[in-house]
Amino acid sequence: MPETLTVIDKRSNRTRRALTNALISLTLEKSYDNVTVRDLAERADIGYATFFRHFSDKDALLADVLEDTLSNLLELIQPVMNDPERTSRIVFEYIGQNSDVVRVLLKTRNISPLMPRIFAFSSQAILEQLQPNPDSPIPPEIAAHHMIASFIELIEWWLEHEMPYPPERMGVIVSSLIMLPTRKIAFLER
Amino acid sequence: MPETLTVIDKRSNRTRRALTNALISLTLEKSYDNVTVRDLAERADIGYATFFRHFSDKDALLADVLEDTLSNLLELIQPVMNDPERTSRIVFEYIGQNSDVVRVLLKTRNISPLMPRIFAFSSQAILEQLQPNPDSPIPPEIAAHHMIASFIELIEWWLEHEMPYPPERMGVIVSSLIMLPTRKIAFLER
DNA sequence: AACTTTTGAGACATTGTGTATCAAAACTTG
DNA sequence: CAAGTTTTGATACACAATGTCTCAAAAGTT
Repeated sequence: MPETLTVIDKRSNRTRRALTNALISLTLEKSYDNVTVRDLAERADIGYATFFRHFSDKDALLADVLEDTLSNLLELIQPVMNDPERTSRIVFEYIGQNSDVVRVLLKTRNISPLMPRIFAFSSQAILEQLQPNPDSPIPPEIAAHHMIASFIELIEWWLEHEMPYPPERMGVIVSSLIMLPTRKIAFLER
Repeated sequence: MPETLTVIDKRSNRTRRALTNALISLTLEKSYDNVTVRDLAERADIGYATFFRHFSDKDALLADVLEDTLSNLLELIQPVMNDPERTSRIVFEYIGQNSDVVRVLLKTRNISPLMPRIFAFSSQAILEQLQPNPDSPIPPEIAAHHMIASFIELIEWWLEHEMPYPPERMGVIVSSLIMLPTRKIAFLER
C-alpha cells in the first residue's frame, strides 16, 4: 500500500535531488550568474539534455529549490506568528539548520521573484496585527517594511559572519533593536 | 589654454557618455543580466567592437558608472558627516536628483562589489563617532550594520514607491525610526 | 517477464563574447 | 587650413553556452 497517491519514478527523484544539491554548492562557490547548465549537469552527474527534461532553465530550478524551502519554513512559523520573539527565534533556528539554501536565497535576492512575495506576505501580516498610531511621524507602510527588511538584513549579517551568536540571542537582538522600537514609535500599544 | 591637463578626445567622451546612458536605461527596462553588449552598442548608437575599446566587459562599465556617482555623493556628505540628520537629508536629496543611477546601483547590489565597500566605509565612520555601551545586549558591530542596512532599505522603499515623501521628511523618518533608537540601545549618550 | 519511462550521448541552430583587421571619418595640433 | 594622430564602423572569427531533437540502452514499474 503506497503512502503517496502519485508515485514518482526513482530516477526522476534522484535527478532532481542531485540538481538541487549541485545548484546550492555551485552557487556558493561562485556567482549564480556564472553557474551554467553544463556545470550543474556535471556536478549532478547527469547528462546535459536531461536537465531540460526537469526544468525549463536554470532559474526554474532555483525557483523550485527556494519555494520548497520557503514553504517548509512557513509551515513552521504559521502556528506561532502572533508571538514575534518566538517567531524570530524559530526562524533563526531553521536558518541555522538550512544555512546553505538560505545563503543561496539571499545571494539571488535580486534575481528570484521570491523576495517581493516574502515582503508582501509579511507586511500584510504585520499590518493586520498592529494598530497604526495616527500621531506617529512614521507611515505604517514604512514601519512594516522596515521591520521585515531589517530582519532580513540581520539574517544576512548572521550568515556572513558564520553565525557567531545562537538563535535565542539573535531573537533578543531582533526584538530589542527592531521590533520593540518600531512598535513603540509607529503603532499603538495594546 | 586648456583647463584640464589631459585633454580627452571628443569622440571618446561622446561614446562613454552614450554608453553610460544606455546602461542605465536598459538596466531599468529589463534585468541587468539580460542586457547584452550588443544591446548597449545599439542603444548608444556605436559599433559593437567599439564597446571593448572603452571597457573590458559589461561589468567594467557598470563599475565605472557607479563609482563615479558614489564619489560625487561622498564629496557632498564628507563635510557634514558628523550631523546624522543633515547627512541623511542630503543623501535623499542627491538620490532624488539621480534616482536612475541609484536604482541601477540597488538593482545590481549583489553583482557589483560596491555595496561591501559602502558598508565597510560607513560602518567604520559610525564606530569611530559613537561610544559602544558595554551593558547593551546589542553588539556594536550589529548596531552599526543595522543603521546602514536599514538606511539603504529605506532608500530602496522610497525609490520603489516613486518618492512619495520629500527628502526632509525622509530624513526625519530615518532619524526617529533607525538612528535614534539604535543609538539609545547600543551606544552611550554623550 | 512484459511494459513504460527515464536516461546518456550526440548533433544542431542560435545567441552572445571578446579579438583582430582596415579603410574612412573625426579630432587635435601647429 | 593642412598634416598628422586617434577613434570609429563594419566585418570576420573562434569560442562558449543555450535549448531542442533523436535514438538506442538502461532502469524502473506492474
